[in-house]
Amino acid sequence: MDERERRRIPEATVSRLPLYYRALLETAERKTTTISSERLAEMAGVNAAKVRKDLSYLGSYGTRGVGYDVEYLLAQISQELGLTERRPVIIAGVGRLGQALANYAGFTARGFEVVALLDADPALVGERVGALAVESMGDLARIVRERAVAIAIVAVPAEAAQQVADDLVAAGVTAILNFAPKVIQVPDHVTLRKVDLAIELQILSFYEQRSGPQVSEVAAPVEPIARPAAALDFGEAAL
Amino acid sequence: MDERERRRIPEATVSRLPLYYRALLETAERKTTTISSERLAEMAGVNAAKVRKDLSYLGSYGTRGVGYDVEYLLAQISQELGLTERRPVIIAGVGRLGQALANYAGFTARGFEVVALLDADPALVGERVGALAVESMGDLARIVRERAVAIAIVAVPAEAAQQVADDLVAAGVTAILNFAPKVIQVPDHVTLRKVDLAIELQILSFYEQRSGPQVSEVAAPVEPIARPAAALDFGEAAL
DNA sequence: GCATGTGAATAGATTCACAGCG
DNA sequence: CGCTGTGAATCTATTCACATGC
Repeated sequence: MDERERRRIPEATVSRLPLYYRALLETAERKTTTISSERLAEMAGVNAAKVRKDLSYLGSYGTRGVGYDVEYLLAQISQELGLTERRPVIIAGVGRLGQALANYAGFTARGFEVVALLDADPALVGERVGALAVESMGDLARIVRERAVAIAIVAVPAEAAQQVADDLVAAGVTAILNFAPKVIQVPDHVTLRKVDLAIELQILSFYEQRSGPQVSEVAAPVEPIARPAAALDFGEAAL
Repeated sequence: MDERERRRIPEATVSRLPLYYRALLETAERKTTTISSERLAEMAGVNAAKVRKDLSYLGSYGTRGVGYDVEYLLAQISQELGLTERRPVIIAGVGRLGQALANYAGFTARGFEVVALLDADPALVGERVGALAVESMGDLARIVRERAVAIAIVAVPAEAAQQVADDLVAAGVTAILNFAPKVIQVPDHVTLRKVDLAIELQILSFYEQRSGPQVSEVAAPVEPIARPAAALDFGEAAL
């Protein structure tokens, strides 16, 4: 395979690379030098064919009859994920979620470094959260520039999310991870991903309900009940 | 379409229903009674054809030339998602993330109610977090039974995740949302979803890196650098 | 012999484009 | 006439199954 023409990794594969990465880190810790697609699949919670296909997109660095070299594969994947050096990240919004994220050990362990916490609330500015002091949103542009930040986490209330995203983009951020329960728009050159905690629960709820209450009180065949008082409330308040 | 044979909603559709739900709640608040697929698509951040196809799986309750009745659609979707009544949820692991989740207003606003916080650490048991006191893991089975819990959130460290999941399943939980950065195994009758915060950042990092550093210091064509000291560390510690 | 790598087959999701109906 | 509903076309992802090469 041509060294320069192994680009264009399918989205589904990209979203699994971090899983392999994590599994490989674990494996490396145990001083195991080689791993089969089967074992890797088991650790990552997928199937072996998928692992092989996925890894083949990176350029196929396995050895037939043997498996993959753990260290080498780790290096390849870090390379792809842009984790060969520590990446500075800022967090906008220092509510409860923002604080939890600020202290989340997993980011650091995976090569990300939270280099600033920002909040619009003047009362919060100056407060310490972990090792960092909260800074003002007004200093955003300077901070992004000086600390070479490309990635930002948005953990502000839904109402503020779009404005904050606009500000981040204007400041030069090119990737946003949005935790606010709100769809936000960004220009094409900016990468956006979202995590909505309530949505995850709702999806779970769907499948849970399907599998039928285990205790089986299978009430009357679920009719489209006469419009349950639908809206619960919308104020999103505390992130 | 047959009232009984409109089952089997595609996974991709299920994962978008909560998006529509949110958009519809917003719309309902504005006292708007009707909405087009186009408008709904815009609010949910998808395209109109997708909205129509998705909604058609629920049984097609729109009116041609007009659009969808907001209240009615809301009722249909809550129905599907099992949100017609408040669903009790427990959180296992009261570290920083657990606490943030415990206080997350979005859950309540979407029909979930956190009815217990559990931790294995005796020092934490009895501590108040928001409106709840932390309870002991030892009381898990009783709590699940008495409070009719089907859904649990796992926010414990990676090392403890599998054990906690096993305990939850044994206690009768049938749906788990896992925040621990670890693949966990559950029996078939249990629904599992995962949210891995570091993984989301890694995926973002991949695409960010792709789009090329905006400031373009396009260094030497990225060679598979001589194996960067791959493993950073694995201890996952503080969730 | 054994586990990778990959074409070919299948399944699933998205998009198109227009018929159908209020 | 406008907007839904949906087959058909397309694109993407997964899985199969086996030739390939260490």
